[in-house]
Amino acid sequence: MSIEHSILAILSFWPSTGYNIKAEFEHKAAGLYWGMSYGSIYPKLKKLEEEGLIYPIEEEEEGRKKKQYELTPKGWKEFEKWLTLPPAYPVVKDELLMKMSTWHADMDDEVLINHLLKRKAVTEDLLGFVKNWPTNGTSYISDYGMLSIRYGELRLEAELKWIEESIHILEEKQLPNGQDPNGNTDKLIARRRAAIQSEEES
Amino acid sequence: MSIEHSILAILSFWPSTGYNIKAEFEHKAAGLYWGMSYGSIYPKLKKLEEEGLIYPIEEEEEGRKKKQYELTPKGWKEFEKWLTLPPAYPVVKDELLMKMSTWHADMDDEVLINHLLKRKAVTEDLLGFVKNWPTNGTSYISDYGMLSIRYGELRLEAELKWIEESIHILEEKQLPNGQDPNGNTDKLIARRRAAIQSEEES
DNA sequence: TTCCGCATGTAATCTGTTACATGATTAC
DNA sequence: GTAATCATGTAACAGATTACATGCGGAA
Repeated sequence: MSIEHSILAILSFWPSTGYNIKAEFEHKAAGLYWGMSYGSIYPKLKKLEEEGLIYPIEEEEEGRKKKQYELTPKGWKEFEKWLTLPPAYPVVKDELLMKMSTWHADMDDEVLINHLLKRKAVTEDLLGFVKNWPTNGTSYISDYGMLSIRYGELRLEAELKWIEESIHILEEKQLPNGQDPNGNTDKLIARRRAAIQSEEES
Repeated sequence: MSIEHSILAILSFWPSTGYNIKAEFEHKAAGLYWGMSYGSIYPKLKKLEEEGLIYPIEEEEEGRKKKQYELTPKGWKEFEKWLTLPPAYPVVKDELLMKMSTWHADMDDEVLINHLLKRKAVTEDLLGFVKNWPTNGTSYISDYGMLSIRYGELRLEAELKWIEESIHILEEKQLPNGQDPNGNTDKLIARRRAAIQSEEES
């Protein structure tokens, strides 16, 4: 339901083509908290036009054929209605955290450290982008957009801090003590070893 | 591809039923960075059994019929292979950030503040959970799991800080200045008003 | 006796991506 | 001249959710 509205939101900035909308999520600030592919965009543009929320602006052929879309009055209304609707709490799907939570003593910590280093590289890139973007002199950020950018900054800094902290802990082999009233960690290792052994015997 | 592996990961802790796996994501720490529904879980359990990665433990009928699954040697291997594979950088879809970025001067700031207050309430709940969980005396967290929990703590604290900062800025009407070399903010408001007016005239 | 939590499962549906097809224009 | 970027679009598929159907056991 929200892809449509995100498209309307992008079009509220300025009339855009499908290609352009994709670029907005690929190379620009919007990509920090949303994304979509061509396979979604073009069919949705068609649908939004059919519903009378957007209309194509016929270009006076500057060479390339392209179809820019603009919001209709109905489109503006729908966009703003969406803005006032309470947003859903973001759904997180974080494979690294999932893996880390189920890591165990028979695994090699070096591998986990490597996962963290990869994550660190991307996070640093994004943080650089977020810090540079608002003052690069060319891109558009509204006053409200600055608050979103600030969110990215705080979140990425927190993440970076955690990554560095975690790598240090793993390297020094000074993991904090968990909570294990039923001795599950030991049971896990025992179950695993029993399984591996039963296989080797067969 | 990852739902299967998340199920294997949960089963690595201890043998579980489908209902149990769901509960793990619903009421426990794993829910902070992953989630899934029954409609995914049961068919996947069937599939994993067919592939020989898990097997059912027949319960000595303690009244209720239930089917607990345990990892096979092959299942342990697959799980650990997955652990060593570099995790994808998490995809973020944050409706609040999307809305905030495209908020504009003709909207009511109070509505945006309300969105932030709702977000704050949930974030505070989660933070309370994250802080309480590792010392509640009953739940299981491995030493590695503590690192994940720490991530949640840092991330949620950063988010809370940002929410409070943003509410304050909006209440005092002291938004920072964005970057707008082409006067897009004015153009946006003009396009919008023209659209609304053209409709009223018709 | 009624409701809630435990427990399993499927069918219909939705939502979105990947991969492909096609072609023009621009920069090197 | 050739690689990259601009540009539109579709078909097949993947992935997951919602809603439903079913039923037991324990608590109030």
